[in-house]
Amino acid sequence: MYYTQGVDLGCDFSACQMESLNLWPFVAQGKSVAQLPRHSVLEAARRMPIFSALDDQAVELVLSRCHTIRRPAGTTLFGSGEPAERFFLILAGRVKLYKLSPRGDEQILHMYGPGITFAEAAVLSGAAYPATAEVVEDAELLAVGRTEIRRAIEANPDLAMGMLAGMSAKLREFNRLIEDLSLKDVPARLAGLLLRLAAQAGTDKFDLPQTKRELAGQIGTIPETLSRALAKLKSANLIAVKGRHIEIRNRQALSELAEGGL
Amino acid sequence: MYYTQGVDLGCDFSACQMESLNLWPFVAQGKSVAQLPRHSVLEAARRMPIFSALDDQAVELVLSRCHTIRRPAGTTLFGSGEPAERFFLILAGRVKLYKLSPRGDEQILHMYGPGITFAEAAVLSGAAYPATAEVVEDAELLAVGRTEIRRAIEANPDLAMGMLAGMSAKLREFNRLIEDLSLKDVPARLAGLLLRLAAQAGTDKFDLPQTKRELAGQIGTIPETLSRALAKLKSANLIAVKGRHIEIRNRQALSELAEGGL
DNA sequence: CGGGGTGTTGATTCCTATCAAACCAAGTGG
DNA sequence: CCACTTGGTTTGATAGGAATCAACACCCCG
Repeated sequence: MYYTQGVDLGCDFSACQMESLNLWPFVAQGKSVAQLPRHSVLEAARRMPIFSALDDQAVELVLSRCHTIRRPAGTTLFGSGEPAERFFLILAGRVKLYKLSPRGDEQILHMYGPGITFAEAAVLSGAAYPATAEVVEDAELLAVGRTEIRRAIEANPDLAMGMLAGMSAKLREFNRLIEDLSLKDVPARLAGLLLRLAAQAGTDKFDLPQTKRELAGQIGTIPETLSRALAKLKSANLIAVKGRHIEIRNRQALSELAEGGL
Repeated sequence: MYYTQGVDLGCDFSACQMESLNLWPFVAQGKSVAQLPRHSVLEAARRMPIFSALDDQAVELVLSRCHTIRRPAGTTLFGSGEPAERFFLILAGRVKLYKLSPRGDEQILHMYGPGITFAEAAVLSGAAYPATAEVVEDAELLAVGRTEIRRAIEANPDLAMGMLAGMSAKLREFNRLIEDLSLKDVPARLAGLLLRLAAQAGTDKFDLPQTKRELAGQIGTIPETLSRALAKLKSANLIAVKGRHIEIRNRQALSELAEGGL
């Protein structure tokens, strides 16, 4: 299995996103986070929507009140029904979330790997953990406490604004993605992506920033299909492609395609 | 056109979600919001993720500092580059967001209708509006100011926690939806939905809460396909269907289907 | 020179949207 | 009480998009 189809969310709210491993090179290298330069943890945290819009200083401020922890397989991080005190970002290892059904059997809800944040909603809303979390592979986690977050925003309301901004931006992005996935075909999604890239680059001639596999992931498809979609746009003379260099030839038509879908 | 395919996001971050009109009965009735009981505006606001996790009292608290405004077609709500002071929830009418390209022509970015919130990210992050917003159909809007939000959370940090919780929950929900859409087929998504409904009901025997069209929307498909998927699950003996009453017969297999996708 | 990763192209299959028709239930109005 | 309508639901036939499988052309690097 090389890769399974699926959207690259570019953020840590996804379950089962094993492929995001490539986004965690230091984990792949087996290094412990503790040995890592501070900025790596910072970068990791930045991948959480809640921190994504904050500047380094602000993230540092919050992180300084948190700690990374290690737990061997078998450890229970928290139990269902306990007051939700802290949420976790998995840096390495795997964690299982489960509930006990009325009949007493274990109902596995999720299996999370590196890059995933879990239990934030429960923590932020001040509720109880709705499930039990157990480490199933020796794990290293960043734990963020409710009181730490609360104190931080109490001391500096702008921090809260920044957090809300980050989540808002992510929400918007997700929203666009959902729309695209549910009502546009691949060429239309590609057209949209190209327009965004062009806007970002500031020119109508630019280079693709990532490998085509990654680009394919961003629009919820696979490299083969992306390749065909590019060929299609090219043959319709909407764009010119040379290697990874793209030139938009007909912005108007490209926009219409991106908007109108099929 | 009766309905176009597309996911019912159940929230107001979606562009082009005309169908959400059915969720705004009072708009369809042509009533002005100003005449409406307070709780309707409240309910409308509650549809914004940022307010979704707050209790009535808290929403009231924030709303009391905001106002609903009416603007005739042609009005410019804000211009690109201006400091982002407030964001808007469209109660009625339509708003166009556009940018002026370097060459001076108008580049339409979005066309928003009732139920849509826009510009929150810019406002919350304290940036400038990235585009210009112009009313194209006489509109009624709920305006939420940056300073109002900020003051509210300054006065009560728990309010910020609640907002973060709401957005967090929405983000998680969206995330699941994206995964589902991109890597599971309709029967698998349906299986997941049924399991969630069962969990919510507390039993394995329950009634479908909405029409099948709405349910179809929730999993990003259309009634016909939903119907076929139900038939498929039924014939595989995973569930029993009678009218809108559902009984889960094989929870185990249903879970596997929901997890494994195809 | 032989891999391994990347990108392209072709054939095939499967899923699902679309179109079309029919059924059922609940009103509605004569 | 019976057409007649209307909306929800189902079923069938069809077509199109895209994933999958497979083969191949590059390119870089050891």
